[in-house]
Amino acid sequence: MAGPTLRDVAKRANVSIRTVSNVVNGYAPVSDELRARVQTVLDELGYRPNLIARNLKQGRTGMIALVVPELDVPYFAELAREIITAARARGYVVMIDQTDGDGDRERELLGRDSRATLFDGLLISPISVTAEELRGRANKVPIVLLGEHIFNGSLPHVAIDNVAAAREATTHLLDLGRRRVAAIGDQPYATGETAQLRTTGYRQALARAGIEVDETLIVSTPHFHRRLGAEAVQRLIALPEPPDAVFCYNDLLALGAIRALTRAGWRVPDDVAVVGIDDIEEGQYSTPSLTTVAPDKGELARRAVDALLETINAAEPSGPPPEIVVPHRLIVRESTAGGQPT
Amino acid sequence: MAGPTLRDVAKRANVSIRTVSNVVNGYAPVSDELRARVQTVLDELGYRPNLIARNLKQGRTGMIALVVPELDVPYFAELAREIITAARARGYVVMIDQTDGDGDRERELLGRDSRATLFDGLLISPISVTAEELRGRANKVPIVLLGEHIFNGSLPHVAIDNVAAAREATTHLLDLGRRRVAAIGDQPYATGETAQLRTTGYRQALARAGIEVDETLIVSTPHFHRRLGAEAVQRLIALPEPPDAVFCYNDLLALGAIRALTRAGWRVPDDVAVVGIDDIEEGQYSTPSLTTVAPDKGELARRAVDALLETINAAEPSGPPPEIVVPHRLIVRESTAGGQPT
DNA sequence: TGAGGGCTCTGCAACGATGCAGACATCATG
DNA sequence: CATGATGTCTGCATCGTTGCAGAGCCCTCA
Repeated sequence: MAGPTLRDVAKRANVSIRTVSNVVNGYAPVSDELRARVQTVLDELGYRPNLIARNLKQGRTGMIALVVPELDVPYFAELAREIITAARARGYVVMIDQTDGDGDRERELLGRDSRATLFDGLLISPISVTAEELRGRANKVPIVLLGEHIFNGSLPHVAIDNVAAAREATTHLLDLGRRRVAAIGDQPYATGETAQLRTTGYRQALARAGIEVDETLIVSTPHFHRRLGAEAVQRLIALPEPPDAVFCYNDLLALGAIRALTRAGWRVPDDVAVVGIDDIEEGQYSTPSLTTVAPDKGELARRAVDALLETINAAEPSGPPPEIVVPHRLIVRESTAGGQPT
Repeated sequence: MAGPTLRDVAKRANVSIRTVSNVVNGYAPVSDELRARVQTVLDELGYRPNLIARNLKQGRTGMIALVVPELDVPYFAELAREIITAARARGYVVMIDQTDGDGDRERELLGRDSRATLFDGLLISPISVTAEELRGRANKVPIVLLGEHIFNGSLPHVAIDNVAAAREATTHLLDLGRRRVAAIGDQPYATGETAQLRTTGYRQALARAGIEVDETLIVSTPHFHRRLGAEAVQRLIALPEPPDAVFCYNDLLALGAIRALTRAGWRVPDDVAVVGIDDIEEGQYSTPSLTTVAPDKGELARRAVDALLETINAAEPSGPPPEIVVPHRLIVRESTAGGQPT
């Protein structure tokens, strides 16, 4: 079962364990002759270092954990991909867990019996746990928050400028001449901070255009899945004065909205223009393809991993935790332009 | 930085390290009084067991690795989700890595310097590494193969019956009265075994219907992404006798195909019916929604994890490695039925 | 009374690796 | 030739935990 250890190799090569270790790691000087002899035995036995033992001795594991609500949500899948890539480039591997948006699950991950001690740090995209809980529970494990919640600055945080992103998306719709722009995805309660920021951006855009907000056009959704986008649109088009454009707080809502509009016989973008946020790949291939605000996911991942590794390597916390803002840009596709394929 | 250890707690509570350990684990009998006293100190210091040390002592980590080509491919994201869930139910956490279909990357994961020793086992969905390589390299790490490649039985393997799945999908198209059924996704080379099985099923269906195979209707693609599905369709509809149905070897190809058909002004399913394999969520919301063959992903994940844990826990290999076949079923949606939304 | 048996609790060794200090041999230098 | 500097190699202690064997102690029962 278990592979050969340094001791096995040392015995067979008639050298000390320490010398074998030196050969394996290339640390201390070893004569070429001896090195060759030890290497031969290493190969013969097929030695592989036991990383658990190494980790115990060195106090770090080279593993970080990524905690997302649902891995099969395209945005998180794409983000996870980038994070794994960024982590690997820095010599780390990534353990992934899902919370299903369950606050208890999130807390459990930080609790006494969790495996948090297996990881050098934690990247978490929290849904319902609050910053205070995070800080209180896990003051030992380095944490970086991902793309959700703007907290009170108690923990490092990486995200796009949600207010600006929402404002730009809404402004784009207004620039098309649309005047009844709906918003789908508000979450007017404690843990819906990202959604609220997007609502703020939406209101800003309307205000700048001198348009009064029609509160009936703002639809709340408890989460951001396709079905809720479809349901929200069905309600909106049943209004006496239906919208001529819809700003959805993420691409899944938008794709659900497009689906419902199409089925109801409304043309997108002719009758209703639709824009989302996230730039998931699916939106490039939907019919019509989806205009969206694209966060720079690669940059987001790199900045997040870098921030986490800094926290890990910093002996003492220095200064306030960074609030990192990642660039985004509007990508116009058929759902608002009716133009060329992309 | 580092949290308190058993030793710290023991010193403070004036008991032996072993007793603290017993309290933490509830192993040996400890008097209620002493237990309470130790527990108090545990809470005071906020003790958390160092899982690395525990793992070293116990020789297992409670972690398994999942290796997929691309995590942002919806099928793999959905599968990963199920695997994480299944693993958690059994007390395991999951590290995920991506190979980007790069055989060298796959081999690297199994090579000397990999972190394979950190994991109790490996679930791998191989693209270009062969079974022989897997077996030779990693005879120490328990491995279960996922959903790709039917090897010569050298390693445990979990997948659907690809021949049957393809046959049923094709037969469904024939039952609609279609006679020129194209196939997109063949991979007539060494590592395209899954694709070849699907081609076999396609041919079987045509043969049973007494239809001769038109080889120009079988389009090969090096991988299974949307873009290639779109490109393949563009070639097919340019044929003198274009197809009236397309069987795509996965849903992404199918969605790309639908997109290209729609843009070219062809109606789906009226002009061309389309069917895929995988049942990714996106296919439920596409326009039109996608008929597909759905593998039971939950079952696939559970069987895979169970098989892996069995391999891990079995002292000696017993009998030939299992070939586990997971059920699948055809789900008819608009892309072949033109019927009700789903 | 004293042997035997439970119940608690403890100390030692070990998992497999690395950090550190030093042993030993060799070599250059004055 | 003595000295110190270098270059190789080794042994011990240690990371934090658990397995194992056994030490006390109290109680029971002949």
